[in-house]
Amino acid sequence: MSQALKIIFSGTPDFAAKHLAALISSQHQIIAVYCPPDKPAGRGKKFTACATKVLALAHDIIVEQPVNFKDQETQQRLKSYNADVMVVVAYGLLLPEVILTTPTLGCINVHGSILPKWRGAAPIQRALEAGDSETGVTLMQMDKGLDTGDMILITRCAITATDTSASLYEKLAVLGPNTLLQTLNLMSTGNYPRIAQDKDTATYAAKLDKAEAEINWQLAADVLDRKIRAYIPWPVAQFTFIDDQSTTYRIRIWQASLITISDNHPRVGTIVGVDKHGIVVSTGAGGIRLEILQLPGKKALPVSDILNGRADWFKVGQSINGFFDIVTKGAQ
RNA sequence: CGCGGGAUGGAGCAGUCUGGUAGCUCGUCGGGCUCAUAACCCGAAGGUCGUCAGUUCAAAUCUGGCUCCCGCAA
Repeated sequence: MSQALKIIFSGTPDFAAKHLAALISSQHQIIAVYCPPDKPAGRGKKFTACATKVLALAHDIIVEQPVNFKDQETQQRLKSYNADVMVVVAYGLLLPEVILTTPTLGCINVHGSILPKWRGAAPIQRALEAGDSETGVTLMQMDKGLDTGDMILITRCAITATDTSASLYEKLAVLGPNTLLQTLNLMSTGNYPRIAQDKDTATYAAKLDKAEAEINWQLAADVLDRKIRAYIPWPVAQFTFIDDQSTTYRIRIWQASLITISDNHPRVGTIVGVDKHGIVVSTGAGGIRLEILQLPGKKALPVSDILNGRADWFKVGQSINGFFDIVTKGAQ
């Protein structure tokens, strides 16, 4: 059996908390948890503790919430814990080089991709959006670059045709902690692999932007399908609909699927089929069936429910963008 | 007190501005048509209009408080 390590854990959201939970129930010792300062969050702007902090407090673990690691006092305090290793999972704060070398074994990071592919902020989403057949978690020794450190362990995970970023997060939230524990066990023996990343094959996963969520029906259906799945649970693919009163609605797409349609539709973004299963829209190549949609102020609903109240909005031959588009068409 | 949207029979909506006890689509139940049907036709049940209080002869509708939900922002 491997030795118990003294660990400092740092992370923020639920994904990080899953890893912390795994460490807590392991033989290792968590001596402190670092997470960002509480911020006003949610409706009403109440100060809210992050998932990691909540879990740490529930287990009577010391919580540190420095604004950053720039001042010496913070650095000194971290050093005073005399940790063997610092585990970083979705922390959200940059660590100065001096911190990276403070623990005896340095800092290790759990990253949601098979490095060196998809370094950066949104690896899971970008892999899905790009049509990768697999994703995974890479455990790496952190260095001063962005996700450029030497790799210790990689666990792979297939991406299915129905995966969303949310479902992949769930899968990786299981693989990640397992791989983390394996890595720590290896590290505790003092002998563990450190594989340099191949710089030439590295790609970057840019942070998701809200503007990306707007659907462009000119794109091919399979591309749209991947975007839709990649943008769940955020920012969620959406399109603008204008009703007969010229009121505009942002409609979000929570579920869609590819569907074969005949090729003679002159205009992309035209509704070519409507039934209880969904609304079929023509795209730049192929058709896509919208199955679960969300109107502003409402919950996400199956199309069958939406049609009960808005059947006139979605009829075969109309534009998915609403009546405004029909008017334009007629004027041309 | 961060900003905005919402709450109406089991589901999704209309009605609220211009107060006068509620309508549509779907579902459910019964009947009919059909070789048959998730299709069609006929009929029925089902709502103290989120909650509390106020204004009024009269409140789903106007006023104020509260609860919960959705989005923005973080």
